Amino acid sequence: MALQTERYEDTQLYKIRHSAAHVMAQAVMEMFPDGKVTIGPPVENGFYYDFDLPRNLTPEDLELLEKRMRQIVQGKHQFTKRVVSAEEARQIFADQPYKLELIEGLEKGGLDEYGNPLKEKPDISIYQQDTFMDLCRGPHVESTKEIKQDAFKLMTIAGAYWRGDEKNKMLQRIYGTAWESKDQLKDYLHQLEEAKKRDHRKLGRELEIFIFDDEVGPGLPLWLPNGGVMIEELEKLAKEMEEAAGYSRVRTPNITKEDLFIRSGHLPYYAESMYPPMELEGVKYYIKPMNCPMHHKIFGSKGRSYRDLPVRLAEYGTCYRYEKSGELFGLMRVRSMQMNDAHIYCSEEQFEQEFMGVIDLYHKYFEIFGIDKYVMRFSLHSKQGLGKKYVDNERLWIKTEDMVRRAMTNGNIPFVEADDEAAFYGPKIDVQIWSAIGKEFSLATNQVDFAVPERFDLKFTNKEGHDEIPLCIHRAPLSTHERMVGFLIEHYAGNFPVWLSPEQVRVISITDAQNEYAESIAKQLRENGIRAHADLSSQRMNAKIRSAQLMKVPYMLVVGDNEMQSAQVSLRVRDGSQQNNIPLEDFTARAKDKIARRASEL
RNA sequence: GCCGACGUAGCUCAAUUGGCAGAGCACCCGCCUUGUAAGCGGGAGGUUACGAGUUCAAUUCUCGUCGUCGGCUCCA
Repeated sequence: MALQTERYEDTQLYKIRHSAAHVMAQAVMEMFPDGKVTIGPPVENGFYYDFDLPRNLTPEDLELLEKRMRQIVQGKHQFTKRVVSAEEARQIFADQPYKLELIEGLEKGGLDEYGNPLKEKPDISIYQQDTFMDLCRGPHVESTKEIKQDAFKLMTIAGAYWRGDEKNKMLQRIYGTAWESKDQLKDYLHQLEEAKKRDHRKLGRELEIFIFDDEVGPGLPLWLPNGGVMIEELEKLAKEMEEAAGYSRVRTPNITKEDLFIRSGHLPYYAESMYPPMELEGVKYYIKPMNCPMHHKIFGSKGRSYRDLPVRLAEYGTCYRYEKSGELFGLMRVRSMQMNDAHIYCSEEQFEQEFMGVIDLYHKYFEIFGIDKYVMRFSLHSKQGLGKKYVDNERLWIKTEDMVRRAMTNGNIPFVEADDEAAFYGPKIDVQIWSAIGKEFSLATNQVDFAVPERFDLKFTNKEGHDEIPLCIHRAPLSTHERMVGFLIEHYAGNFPVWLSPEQVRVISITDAQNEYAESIAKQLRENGIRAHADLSSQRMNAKIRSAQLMKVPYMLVVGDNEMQSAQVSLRVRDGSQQNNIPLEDFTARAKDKIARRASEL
């Protein structure tokens, strides 16, 4: 059965949200007759509208605006469309400078309301409901009555730059959400509440995985023992997989002389994101924001033959990037990070196989973690960025982009193309994921570098005995520890599979009389490589179970007189299921099996 | 970095118009010895983020700094 999925732009919901934005603009303009309107499109889950207003909006304003919007929609006003000439549009919006700018863009036939180029010159249309008229291409609902007065809500006030450019004036943006019915709105608000519960910043503290400390500094996480365990497990996994895939492990220092980043070409592109240099005896040293240049040095440290290729150098490298303060976000965007980094040096003929080998590695990891909600984004250069954001060699850009596109197509891997998102040295495939609260991040990355090897004078001797410059693939399938753990906390909502759980077993004695027995069980488990400890506190058993449940420990072993007499244990699994009076060896075998297989089931 | 909101005990939150800072959980000490998500009692814990200012008096009002959150911009 082939269900045709309707484009969002064609749905009733889209029209409702777009129309709700206009109704909101009407309410805002009634409150601020001198205010300036800009644009107000539907977005995922709702809509926004940007205004330039004489004063800042307050939460109280939002309430008033929402109330007024309910009155307006109940007025059952028709939305009427009219196509006008540019001249007429200019007269209508004579006191609306942002609209005049938009009209000019439309008239010149270049730009849509977001400043993006349009293929053909559009009609200039205006929509009106009640007293409010807006420059708009639509579409809208027929009447405001289609916007149910109990199915929308104004959510938040935010700042946003005019046309998304930080050099422009900052406007005030109001976000709202709108649905077809009250129940849909209720469901959505409920979903938001649920999402907050799995926010890694909240769970990270509750499960004692990481903290931030004001005196240490923003974006510099301190990993608590539980986080330390998770990191160790991830590194173990990476090392196993990379060893099997033919990688060699290297280690490189955290600081280097400025010269290295001048040679790599990073400084002109990257200086703003780097911690400032330290200068000693007239030499500048930088903390490394990436490992690549050092791996290049290792590749270049001896003569290489085509027989040695591909050379795959891996390192969980610690890097520091000075992200701007407003960009920090829990573990997902930090200033210190440990990257699942590796660089693959290969010939052009080997490229496709190596590139797809990395994609294959992604898939293996995703299977282990059960990750299925992601998009592979193929990031391309842009012509206008050549020589600025991107290495100025259009021929090689197009060539390597074709190589990647061909590899992905041959491998049957679905992807979306994104212009103007590449690294400065080449195109890349990023794996895009979403945090619990809906922010988008690149988790893993797989990048082609056709530029930097040459700058480092990297070469190998080919079959004909001539020097050839290798291609370099930069890849980080497990992202950074920071982003990966942040993601996994949300992905599992803290309910980690056994192998990844900081504490795998908690042994719970029912009374003090079993404390010694409980401790001996925990010890035996630890001797079997299972992370276990006994809760010998004076709490009641129920309370001990509760605290183990709250810490999301996968296995609880309850031991009372019964179990002690028969030398057995009673198992309570995190999901609430129980198996009473089983031999310890049976449980140990089960746990060891799940851990060894990195099983997702408990 | 920009716009806005916020910052009270380890955590989650209180504190009427400026008038001696409070609770639950966690922690410590007792008692209880218990069968699958919180037993009872007691104790300790705060220069109200930091620094100035206004005031007889500031958690409360003003300014600055730092940090967090929601966005924008930017990104692994």
